[in-house]
Order: sequence, then structure tokens, then C-alpha cells
Amino acid sequence: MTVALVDGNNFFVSCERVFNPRLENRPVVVLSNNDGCAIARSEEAKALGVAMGTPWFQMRDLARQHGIVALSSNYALYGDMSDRMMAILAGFAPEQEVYSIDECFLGLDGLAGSELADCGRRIRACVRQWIGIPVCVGIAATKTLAKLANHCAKKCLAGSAGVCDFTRLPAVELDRLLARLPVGAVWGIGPRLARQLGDLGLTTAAALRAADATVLSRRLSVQVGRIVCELNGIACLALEEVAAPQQQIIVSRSFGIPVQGLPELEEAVASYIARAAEKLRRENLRAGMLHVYARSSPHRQDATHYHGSLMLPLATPSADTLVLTRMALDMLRRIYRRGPVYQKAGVALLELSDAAASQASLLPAAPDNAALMQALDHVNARWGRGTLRSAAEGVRQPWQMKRARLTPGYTTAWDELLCVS
DNA sequence: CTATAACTCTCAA
DNA sequence: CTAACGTTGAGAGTTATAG
Repeated sequence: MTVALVDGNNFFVSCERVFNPRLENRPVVVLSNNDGCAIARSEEAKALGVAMGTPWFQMRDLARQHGIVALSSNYALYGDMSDRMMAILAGFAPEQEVYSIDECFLGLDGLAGSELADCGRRIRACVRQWIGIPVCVGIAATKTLAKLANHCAKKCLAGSAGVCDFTRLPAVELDRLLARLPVGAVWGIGPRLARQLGDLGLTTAAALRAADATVLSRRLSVQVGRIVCELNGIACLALEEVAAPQQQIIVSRSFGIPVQGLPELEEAVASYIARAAEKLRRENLRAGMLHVYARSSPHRQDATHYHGSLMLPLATPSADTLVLTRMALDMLRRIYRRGPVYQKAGVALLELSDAAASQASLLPAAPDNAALMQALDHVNARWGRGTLRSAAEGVRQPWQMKRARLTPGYTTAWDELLCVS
């Protein structure tokens, strides 16, 4: 197997820069939902010491001092730019696995020798020219090694100019390179495993590669054993061209203001259900289980912290927003307590089944309002999400998340384009 | 005892 | 003036429970 990992550089920031060139060469961060913390940073922002996940209020002084531009996340924009990028990348290989919003694996089995790095350079140039997004390319014999190669390309290690090909690297060179990478830089090694491996004296990627896969399988987990094999060029992870069927649909948000009352929570939960059910119908699925929760902020560690949660099966699987809403609101009323300051609520749809291949019920058929749901989805697709909604979702929605620094929907909304100066 | 369900922990982007 | 810290999804491993 020969595989490339293509990954957008500081993807969200790069998307913003495409439409606002004044952001070039400046420190820029994109904030998480609710303008909470930094989830993407330009190189300039990283150089100022802004760590991934830094809460916005904690870096405000630094931002003032250095003119850091902070933007609310604009997922409509990033999703659309991602679609364009993935379509371009699909043209470079017969097989593509879209792994996340900003990266994909490409199967390059037909190519060999210098063709691989050449292909990587063409990919980079093409994506940059066609949609303005800078990407880095890592090429290797397994997905885990390709991730590491990409990491090296991003860090400009081994003389890579945005493209790093491990397949032509002599074994000694590769070892020297991996010896400089901490074990936590390996795909699948998180903070906990890094600590456990460190206890065993394995602190670098090179050390992990040289370790005994069988022993680590037993001592730690089968995952680690697989990673060791992958680091040695033995592919354990296949390229997954078709995504496995979804197992759960989650919609959750932090509130823009502190919430104490049941009415606000009800509006929020009804809105999240509407969104989740919309996703459910788009995938032609139905939910057999419903999970609802509401909680206060875990960051304030006083005794008043509360997390209410309830998970219940549906009598019959459903994709009906109204059925799911009624049930979710019933569940919410059961977990609601007066007193706590709620900071977040969420819903999850579980036990998803194919709506087409449904199990017949012995019980009387539940109403599923299929025609109504279809009309609802049509109206909202044409006129925008939330145009047609249940009264339970509320009108003013004061609890909505903060997005004070949101940029226009440059690629998805004509009327917002008119605002661009 | 085994098989499965339920739950927790970890990881990723 | 003060307080303010994301979301979604998957998989593995452990514990509880049923038969």
C-alpha cells in the first residue's frame, strides 16, 4: 500500500484568509462555538504562544498587545471549502478516504519512485491555485506513517517543502527523523498512552517503532500493537472509501447566556432535536433511542454543579421531529432541577436503523408525519434552516450561542456577499 | 460459565 | 464591573446482568 495524507494548513484560518486577504501575515485565531476557545491558529498566532484550546478571555490581553484577530467559527464556509477541496483531491487518485473536514487519504498504489513526491507537489500547487488553500502532503506505506510524514511536511523537517515522502527515505534517515518526534506525535497516541509508554521508556516515535508489537498489545492495548506494526510499514488500517453507517447523531451547544429556567431549556432542546432529526432524515435513518441532558459549567467547581441526563428507547423507531420533540421535552422535564445555572444542553439519537428496511411492529403503527417532514425539509432547504419550525423552538432564542465575530457566508449566501466591503 | 448490554475512558479533528 | 473554557463521533475495555 502507498498512501498520501493531504491536510489543510491551519484550515479554518486559511478559509477565512481566502476571502479576506488582509488577514495574511497577521496573527489570526478562529474560536470554537460560543466564541469559547481557539481551535485554529495561524503560524503568527502560534509564534505568539497561543496554544490550541486557549480560552478567548485568557488571551485577550495578548490579543490586544499584538493585534491578534479572533473570528467566530463559520462552519458553513469551512464545510463548503472542504467539499471543494475534497472534489479537487479526488481527481488525483482512484481511491479517497475523507477523514475529516480538512484532510483525506489518497491511495497512490500505481505510482512509484519520484512520481510520488511529484504527485504530492502537483496536489499542493493545484489546491493552492484553484481554491487558495495551502496544504501539506505526507506519503508512506501505511496510514500511520503517512500521518507522520504529513507532520514532518508541516514542520518542514527533512528538507520537505510541504511534501514529505517516506517511501524513498533510507531506513537510517527515517529512524533519525522519528527519533526527533515525541511518541505523542504518533496518530492514536494521546496524552494517556504517551504517559504509559513513557513509563516503559518509550518516549519517541522511533522507540515505539522499535518496540515489540506483541508485548505492547498485551501490556497496553491492541491499538498500540497495531500502531507499532503500522510504523514498521505493515498496514493494519485499510483505506475506507465508503463511510461506515452512522451509529449516533449528537447535537449539543453551550448557551450564550446563563440559563436557569425550564422554558429556555425547552426551546434549546426542541431546537437541537429539530436539527438532529433533520440529519436523521437526510441519511434516511430512524432513531430507536433518545438521550437528553442539561448541565451547569464543569469549570466552576462548587457544590452546585449539576448534570441531568436521561436515555430512553422509543416505542417505535422514528424520524419525526414532532414525535421526538414531545418525547425529549418530557425527558427534559424529568431531569430539570430548579437552582443550577445551566450552561449547556444536548440531545443524541441512538440505535439508528435504516428507514427503508424497517422492522414491522406488533403494536399499532405510530404516526410518522412523513409528508409533513418532507415539506418541512424542503422549505428549510430552500429558505434556510429554521424558516419553518415548531413553536417549541421559540422565537427570540436568547440562549443562542455567541458568534460575535462571524464572517459572511462568502460561498453560501448571496445576501451576505453584499455586505462585504 | 458465556453472551450481551451498558457504561466509561480514550482519541481524533 | 465581572465572568467568561467546543462539538461530534468512534472504538476498546470494563462492569453488570441475563440465561
